[in-house]
Amino acid sequence: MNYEIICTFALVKQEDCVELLASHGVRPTSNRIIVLRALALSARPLTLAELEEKLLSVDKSGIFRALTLFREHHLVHTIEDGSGALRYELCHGHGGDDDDDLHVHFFCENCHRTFCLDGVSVPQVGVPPGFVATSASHIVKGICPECGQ
Amino acid sequence: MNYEIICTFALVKQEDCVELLASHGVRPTSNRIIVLRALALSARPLTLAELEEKLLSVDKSGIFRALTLFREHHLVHTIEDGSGALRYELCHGHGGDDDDDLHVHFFCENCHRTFCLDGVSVPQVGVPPGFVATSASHIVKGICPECGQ
DNA sequence: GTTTATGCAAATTCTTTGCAATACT
DNA sequence: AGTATTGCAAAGAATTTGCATAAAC
Repeated sequence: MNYEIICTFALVKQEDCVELLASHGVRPTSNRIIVLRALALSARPLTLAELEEKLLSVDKSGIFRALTLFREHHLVHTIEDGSGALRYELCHGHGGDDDDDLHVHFFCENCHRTFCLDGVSVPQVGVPPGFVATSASHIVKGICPECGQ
Repeated sequence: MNYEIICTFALVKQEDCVELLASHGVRPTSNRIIVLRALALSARPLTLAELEEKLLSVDKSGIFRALTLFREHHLVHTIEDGSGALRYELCHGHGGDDDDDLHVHFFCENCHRTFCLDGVSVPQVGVPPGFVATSASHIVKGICPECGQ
């Protein structure tokens, strides 16, 4: 089994970001490229506040509007890990335009960081008749390797 | 498979609530009994705001403090369904004092209600070496039977 | 020149706390 | 009396919006 932990994206180059934005129907403005790159370069999903701290040149509202737009265009999805703030993460886009990514997240109850476990895929569960499932999220909580020594 | 949808608790009677509180080391005050009963009588997990609306006689802060206490004593757990507000639900207490309940929640993207799917249990997923999992939550999103017609 | 995007400030929403008053033992 | 609980008011934290300016097409 592939136990890769870090979500790495090869979107270091600006032109790749531009392309990704355009291909999702988002006009690639300077702020949007900056926000997208920050997400792409991060190993972990980020909160709005964390992005704000990283991107001093872009206003909070601008970051927020970029993220909202990205979400609408299925470029980014959100995770709620219990920290109180929403976390944003690039969709790994398994081809389709599904809302949520199909991997599991791990929230460390000690250091309060959220990891994405790329190697672990979200198990499918059956829902009762009448319910129609479009996406699912699975969050495991516990202690991360660093905090466990 | 048991496809029961509604989480029903037979805690209609005040004395049962008193007993449950006491057995969890929580002094059964009037407010706490009221809050506990409201949760017990609800088919779905409730937000603080929803409880506030139901329980006009108890102040928001009182409800909040009761819920926090319940949570500390593993009487109640919380769910984040993407609605923006935390939802509180009675632990079904499978004997142990585990933090999270072991069933799946369903969030309807149309009516924004959260159901608990008692019949569906949270699948176990393996985590990479070094991670220690203590609990897990699984939320399915989509359309509920009522909204799907 | 019209539409789109941005920054600033502020409104909203949800959660949490300080403190005085009340109830319990 | 002394501790625990509650209500009221307000502080914090995070998200979201209005509006005037600036940029893009």
